[in-house]
Amino acid sequence: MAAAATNPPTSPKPAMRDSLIAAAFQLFLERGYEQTTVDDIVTLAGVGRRSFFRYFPSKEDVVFPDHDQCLDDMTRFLAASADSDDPMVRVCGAARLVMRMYAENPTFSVQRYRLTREVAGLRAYELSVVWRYEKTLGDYLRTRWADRRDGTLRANVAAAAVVAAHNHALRHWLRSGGEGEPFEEVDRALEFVRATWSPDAPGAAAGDTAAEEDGDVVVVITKRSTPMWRVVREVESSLGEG
Amino acid sequence: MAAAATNPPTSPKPAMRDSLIAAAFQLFLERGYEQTTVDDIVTLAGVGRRSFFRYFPSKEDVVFPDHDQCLDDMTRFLAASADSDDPMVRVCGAARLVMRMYAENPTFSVQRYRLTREVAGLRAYELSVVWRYEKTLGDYLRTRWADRRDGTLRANVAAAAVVAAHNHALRHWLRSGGEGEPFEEVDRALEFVRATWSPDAPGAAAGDTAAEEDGDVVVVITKRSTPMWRVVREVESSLGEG
DNA sequence: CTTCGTGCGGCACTCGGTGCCGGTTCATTC
DNA sequence: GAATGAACCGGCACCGAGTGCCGCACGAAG
Repeated sequence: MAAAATNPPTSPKPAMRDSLIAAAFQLFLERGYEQTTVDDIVTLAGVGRRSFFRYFPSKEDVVFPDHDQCLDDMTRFLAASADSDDPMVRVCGAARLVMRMYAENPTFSVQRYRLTREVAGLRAYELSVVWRYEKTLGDYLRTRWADRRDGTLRANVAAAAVVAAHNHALRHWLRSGGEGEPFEEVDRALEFVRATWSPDAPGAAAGDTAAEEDGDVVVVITKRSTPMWRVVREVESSLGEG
Repeated sequence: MAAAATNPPTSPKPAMRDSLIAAAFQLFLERGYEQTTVDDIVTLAGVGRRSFFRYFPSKEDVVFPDHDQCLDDMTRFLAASADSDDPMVRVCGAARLVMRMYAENPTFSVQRYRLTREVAGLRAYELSVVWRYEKTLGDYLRTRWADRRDGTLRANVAAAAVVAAHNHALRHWLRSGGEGEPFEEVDRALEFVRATWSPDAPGAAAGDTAAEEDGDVVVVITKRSTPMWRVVREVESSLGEG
């Protein structure tokens, strides 16, 4: 019910890991996080206590099982960046990866959201998770703006702004119970910060976007007012990139 | 050596609390944070183990003894805001309170900075501290921009930007070992984000600022290019506002 | 002198987390 | 087919953070 998004090549046998996650969330939703001990989880999962800490370095980690993978995806996505594209557009696309991960399992994401809202310890742990994303985005912007005046300051502030905008939209979607279009709000929010931090202001087009491949040429048909970076992403995905 | 800034009215007898902080930092600097147990601290301080947790809810809290007070100061500072002043200017002034707290004890701040850089657990705890500041700033901006389009989004993003800019300058100062003028960098960074987020762009004056009181009239003499909010702060302090 | 509130110390206990060891399984190798 | 070795797993024993509870000492008020 609450399995993480793990692809076969990375982990061939995550059976025990998944069963631990399932058992943990079942108990967390029943009695609450703090009222559930690790012994309760391993007993329900039918495994040894020692095995829990083999798969999760701490009790909090079982609540955020998919963020490590997502952070890797983001790192690779940024590493695959070209010098030609707008750094802010790239960073917004990276933030979109996180939203996509949440949107893949709406019920799981909403359950976790309600847990983290109630338990202070989980909220604190979530901050460290978010911080890793922000650091990754900031490192990327820092290298891209290395020659720029106040490059590191701009990078840190812009990364924080992107993360804040993403989380704003994410929480909006989570509060709605995972109904509604996940990317609608996050696109608006990301475009908002992109427009204020991107040096050039492209008056782009959009709304719904459609792309047709033809060799190396990509034809994009879209409505005016679509976020520019969303158009860029459409072109990139059409060219077969991540 | 490492006492927190506690004023007499709030805590008349923080003798044991201060001795615990001193003992803790002495041991932290000698053997490191994780190599020091709470028993070691209370033994050195000559008090009972139970008393430690009376003054500090967790072992991490002894590293950040002054942030509770600073958060209160910030909350009051924002609550004393008038509808007439620019919200972003006010928020930058609030962030400056944090920098001021760090600058009051440079050696202590630098020691703590080196500790938090090495110990992952302290870094995670620091995030929750920073998050409280960001939430406080965000709440203030949210109410000030309640009628504005995308007010909450703007508030969240702007608060994150202010915090990021402040932390950027703060770390810069801490890395320098607490030498140099503390407010020089933070003023530049805060003015940077204020200029991008404040609706109106005041071409203010400054550099060094001097104010003379004369009844209710405040005469400010300053150089061009001084951050506007710094001028505002000067006027406020001249009018006798915390 | 008594009494009551407060602050402190000293248990005893729970629970998260780690190191270590022994057993099982499975694939490799002769 | 049997021996070998690497992984994986379970079961301790142990450490340290954090909590609840009780008893004691001290000082102020009656």
